[in-house]
Amino acid sequence: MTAPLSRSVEDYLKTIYRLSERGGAAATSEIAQRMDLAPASVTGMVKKLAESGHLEHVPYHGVRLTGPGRLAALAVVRRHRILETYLIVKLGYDWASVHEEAERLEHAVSDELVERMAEALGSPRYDPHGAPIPTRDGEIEQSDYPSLAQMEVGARVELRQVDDDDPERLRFLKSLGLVPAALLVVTDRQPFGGPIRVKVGGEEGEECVIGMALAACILVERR
Amino acid sequence: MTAPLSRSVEDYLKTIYRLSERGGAAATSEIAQRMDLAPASVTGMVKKLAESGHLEHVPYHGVRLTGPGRLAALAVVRRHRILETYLIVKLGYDWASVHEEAERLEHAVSDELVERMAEALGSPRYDPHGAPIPTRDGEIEQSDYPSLAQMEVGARVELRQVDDDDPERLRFLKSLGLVPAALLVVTDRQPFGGPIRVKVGGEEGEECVIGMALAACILVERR
DNA sequence: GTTCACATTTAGCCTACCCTAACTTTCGAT
DNA sequence: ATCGAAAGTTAGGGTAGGCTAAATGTGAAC
Ligand SMILES: [Mn+2]
Ligand SMILES: [Mn+2]
Ligand SMILES: [Mn+2]
Ligand SMILES: [Mn+2]
Repeated sequence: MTAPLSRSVEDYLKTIYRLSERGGAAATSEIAQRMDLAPASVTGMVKKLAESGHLEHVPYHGVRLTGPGRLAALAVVRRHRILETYLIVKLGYDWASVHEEAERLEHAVSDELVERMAEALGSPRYDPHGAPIPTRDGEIEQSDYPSLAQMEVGARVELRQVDDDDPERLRFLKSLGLVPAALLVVTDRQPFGGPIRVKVGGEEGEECVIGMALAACILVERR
Repeated sequence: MTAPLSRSVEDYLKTIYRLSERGGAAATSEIAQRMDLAPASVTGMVKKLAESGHLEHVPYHGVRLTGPGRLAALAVVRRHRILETYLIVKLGYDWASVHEEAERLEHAVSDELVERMAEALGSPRYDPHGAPIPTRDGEIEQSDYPSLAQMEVGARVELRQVDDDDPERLRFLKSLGLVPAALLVVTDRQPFGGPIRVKVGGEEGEECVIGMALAACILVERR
C-alpha cells in the first residue's frame, strides 16, 4: 500500500534528522550544503515532504520532522549503522571506507536483512565509529558528549565517537589511534583556535597534535 | 568517468542476456513481458542502449547484446548469484524469498563487497538454485541441461538447476525435495502434456506428481 | 500477390528530481 | 526606522524512465 520511500527522500530525512539533533529547525541552506544540492532543489523536496506529512515547513524559517518523519529517518540511520558494523566485523571492511558503501546499501536492504545482520552481530548498540544504533522501534540513546575541542589542558577523557563521513579524516584518526574507547590526556592547547596536543593511550601514550576542526569531530567523556 | 549504470539499465541488460541465452535476438515484447513494462517503454530504452553501445537493435527484429553489453549483464548476474548464496549460507535466508532481496541489492553493492562475499563463501561456482556464477571477468559455464519435462519414463537423473524467480514455486519444489543434487527417477508420464511422476531420492524415494509447466523449470542431468 | 493479425515504433504525456536565474523575505547593522 | 546581504522561494527548464493511443511494419495464411 504505502510505496517505499525513494533513496532521495530517505537521504533528505536522514540529513534533516541529523541537523535537528542539535535542536531547533533545519535550514534549507544547511540541508543543501550537507547533501551537495542547490537550495532551490531542497525547497522543492521540502514542500513534498511537508505534503506527505514527514515534516513541517514554515517558509523562510526551516523545517522540523514530524513523528512519522522522525521514525522514517531513524529507520534509515539504523540500517546505515548496522550495515557499517556488519561490513567491518563480518567482511573485513575498512573502518574508513565503509561509510560510502553503507550510504548506498541503506536504501536497498530490507528490514528482514537488517535484522538478520543485527542478530548475527549480537544486537550491537554502537556502530564502529561510536554512534548509537536506534532500536527497531525508533529509540536512540541521547548521548550529549562534549567534543575534544572543548577540553582544557590536563583533562583525562575516553574517546566516544568520531564523525564518519570523511574517509580521509577517518584514516588519519586511525593512524593516530584515535578510535572509540581510546584514553586521551590533553597536554597542551594553543589559544585562538590553535591546535590541541594530546597523549593517546593514557599518561604513557604517544603524543600528537590535532587541529581545532578535527578536535571538534571527536566526542569524548571525562574520566 | 563512466557513470554507473542505473538500476533500470542493469535490469534491462540482465533480462536481455537471459533471453538471448537460448540463442537469437530478444524481442521487444519478450523483454516487456519479463520486466512487466509496456512494449513502448522497451523500445525507448532499447534505443538508448543501442546508442550507448550495449546492444544492437534492428528495428522490428529485436536486439542482441554487444561485447560490452554482455559483460555488463554478466556482472549483474554475478552480483545477483553471489548475493543469493551469501544471504542463504551466512544469514540463514530462505531459499524461496532470497531472489527478491538480491534483485534489489544487485544494483547497490560495490564490486569490492561482492568479492568479499565471494571470498567468505570460498568462491562458489553455483548459486543455491544451481545456476552457474560468472567469474569476475565475465566467463560463465555453458551448461545445456535438458529439462525434466523432456525425460522419458525410466530415466534416472540428478537435479541440476531450478528457476528462481517465483518464491511460491520454489517453496513448493523444496517441500517435495526437488533441490539441486536430488536424484530422481521418472516412473510415469501422461501423454498430451500431462503430468510426470517421479521418485525423489532414488529408487526408494517418495513419489510425486509434477505438472508439465513445473517440470519445464527443472533442469536435470542423466545418471 | 493480398490481406490482416500481431508486433513494434512513434507521438505525446507524466512524475520524480535535479539545475540556474530571478525574485522575495528576513534580520542584523546602522 | 531603514537598508542591504544572506537566505529562501519561484519560475522555467532538463534528464531519466515510465505510460497510453495511434500509426506502421512484418510475415504467415490464404
Ligand atoms: Mn544514503
Ligand atoms: Mn558510522
Ligand atoms: Mn534487479
Ligand atoms: Mn538464483
